[in-house]
Amino acid sequence: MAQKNKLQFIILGLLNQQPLTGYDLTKAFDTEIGEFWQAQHSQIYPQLKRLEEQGYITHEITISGEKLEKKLYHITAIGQTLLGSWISDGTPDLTATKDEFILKLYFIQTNRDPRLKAMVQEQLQLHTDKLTHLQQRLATVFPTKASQTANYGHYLILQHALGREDYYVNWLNQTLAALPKR
Amino acid sequence: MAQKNKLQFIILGLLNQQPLTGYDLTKAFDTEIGEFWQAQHSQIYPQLKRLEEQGYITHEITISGEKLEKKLYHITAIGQTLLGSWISDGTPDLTATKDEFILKLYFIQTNRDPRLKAMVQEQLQLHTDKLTHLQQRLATVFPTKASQTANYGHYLILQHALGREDYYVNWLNQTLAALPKR
DNA sequence: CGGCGCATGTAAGTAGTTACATGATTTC
DNA sequence: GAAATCATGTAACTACTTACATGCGCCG
Repeated sequence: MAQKNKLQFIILGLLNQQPLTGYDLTKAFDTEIGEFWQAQHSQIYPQLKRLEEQGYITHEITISGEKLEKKLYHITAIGQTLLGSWISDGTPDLTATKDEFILKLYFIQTNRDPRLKAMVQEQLQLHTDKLTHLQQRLATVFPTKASQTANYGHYLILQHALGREDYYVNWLNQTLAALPKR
Repeated sequence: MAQKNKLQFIILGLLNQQPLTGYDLTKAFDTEIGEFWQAQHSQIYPQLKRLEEQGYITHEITISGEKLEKKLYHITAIGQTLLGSWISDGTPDLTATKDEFILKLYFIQTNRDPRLKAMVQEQLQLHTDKLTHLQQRLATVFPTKASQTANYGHYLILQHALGREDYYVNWLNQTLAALPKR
């Protein structure tokens, strides 16, 4: 068995909230879910086909305008069962963070390496931008206490991502400050 | 062009420190570098072949015992150039963290979901264990101030991983504490 | 001399990215 | 009527995982 196919569960999870087209799902990966998972439409459409063959989803065709056909996918009862068991099953495998910057750092031998400062500064800029972006998203998507409990999981992970980014920025600042002056 | 092949740079980086066999490299992914990158020998051997064809590394054959041949790989001058330019080049793409637990959380609707508590507790256990492991590794590999500056990049990333794990554990504890009592 | 670790490879399959391809609808 | 966006698919390729396959060396 190769790596567990997580994309199928994401699709089931999204369809469990409301029926969507392949295009809608693709967009979801650009916005909402894009913070922590990516997929292109070329991966989504074949996956939808497979899920339907296996009976986890069905589709109905709706017509937009004159003749543009849209496939609106729905989750089935056994699809909901599969989704439920994935969520309930343990998650014993911790993710390896494949961070290219961290990888490069590993090969830096001394704190006098002339490349270090610029490298850290670049990452500081990038992660500060991301932090700002996440702060704005949290404020936009969950403006009130009530909205937080309404979609609790989504709130949790956004807030988690924000905290993680905050740590990263702080660490970069500390690392930069600790570099030798000349 | 598909995703940038980072494995080749890791191999070059390791060979830049000392000549190694494919087997040695494989082991490095189980220990040292395994905190933040994984690769199996089935991926490493073909990559070594390609790097040699392209002239970035060479190998010499050494005999162990009676007739067991070992290929000891060395980095070449152009291999060092390639490694250097990879490190110097910008790293503008932030890694998406594909964390399966976080993914599952996204689909939890309310903070009264009966599965939440057990899910968070399982992760708390796993991440606490990893934190402990990282603390031990940092203490083992870098026991003195002097040892930290000797292999600065390695020290930085271990210390970064430790801080990240520490944040994760704290966040899980807070999340657990914030769950409704009944 | 048996078992574990050293040592190197290939094969088959899944996951994921980039590119190719087509056409309809809406908006300006 | 042009451009952006909606909408769906396939093809080709790279990355990565799991399994298959083989043989030597060392230690007890």
